[in-house]
Amino acid sequence: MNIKATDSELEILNVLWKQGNCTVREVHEELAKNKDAGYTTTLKLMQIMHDKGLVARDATAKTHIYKAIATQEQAQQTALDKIISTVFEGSTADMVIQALGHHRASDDEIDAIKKYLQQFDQHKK
Amino acid sequence: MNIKATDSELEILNVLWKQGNCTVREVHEELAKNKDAGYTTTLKLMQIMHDKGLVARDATAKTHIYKAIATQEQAQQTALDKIISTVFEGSTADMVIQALGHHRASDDEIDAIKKYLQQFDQHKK
DNA sequence: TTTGATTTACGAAATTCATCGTAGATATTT
DNA sequence: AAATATCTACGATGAATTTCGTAAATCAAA
Repeated sequence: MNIKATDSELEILNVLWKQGNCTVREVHEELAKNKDAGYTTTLKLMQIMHDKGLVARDATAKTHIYKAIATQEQAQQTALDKIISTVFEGSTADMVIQALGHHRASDDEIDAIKKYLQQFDQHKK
Repeated sequence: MNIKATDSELEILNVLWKQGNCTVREVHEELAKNKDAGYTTTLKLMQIMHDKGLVARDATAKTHIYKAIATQEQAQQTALDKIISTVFEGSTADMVIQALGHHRASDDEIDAIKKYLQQFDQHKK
């Protein structure tokens, strides 16, 4: 039950994660803010996503209501798994260090990460 | 001068990064360990990569010698940029925490990351 | 030098993805 | 009820990707 969404499908999933249940039109309006595509394009993509099992829909009413099946966290995990294995030779640590080195995180973010790392200390012997 | 390699192209780049200069046959032999594809498939991919500017080649001899143009680090950066913006809403910190939470890093790796983070302290005021 | 092996170049087929037009069904408005 | 708007379904197209077969060139071996 893996998540293999294309880039366009991910854009749609992002809307669904943020807004919860949505009609095609709602998703389309949201996408239209940053993108220029026809309504039927969005519709078709969402129908394909339904076929693939990426979204669920309530089709009782004329206007169908869609929602994402996978959580954003699951998709994040899938994306991380992929790049760690394809460009980081399987090393999470390399990836993290590379990320912190080039995407300058704010002090607050760095503190958050440090705090997060401290929790591992307690499991050390 | 961005790196937009497909998954298959990335497999080839990985061989070139690891082994340096390579003939098509060398790359193909390496790929054949984990994959099952014809020699001409690898050749065609590498020719396309040359057209795209992903690899350089020395064609003076009959057997051409290929090398990656972008470094592995650049490709890592590109991959990170992409998933941070598409599935992590632009937050590097979220990505790092997600990665550390699910891909259990070893104690050594965690220490390496902590040490890496300490360097930021010195720039704090 | 003839044969056989290796390599490149080229083209074609199969697949996936993104895009959109049109038709038909359903709802809304006048 | 008739006209208008909205929505789904479906098919078609073009681009990109992956795959491989075949032909031609080059090299090595007999």
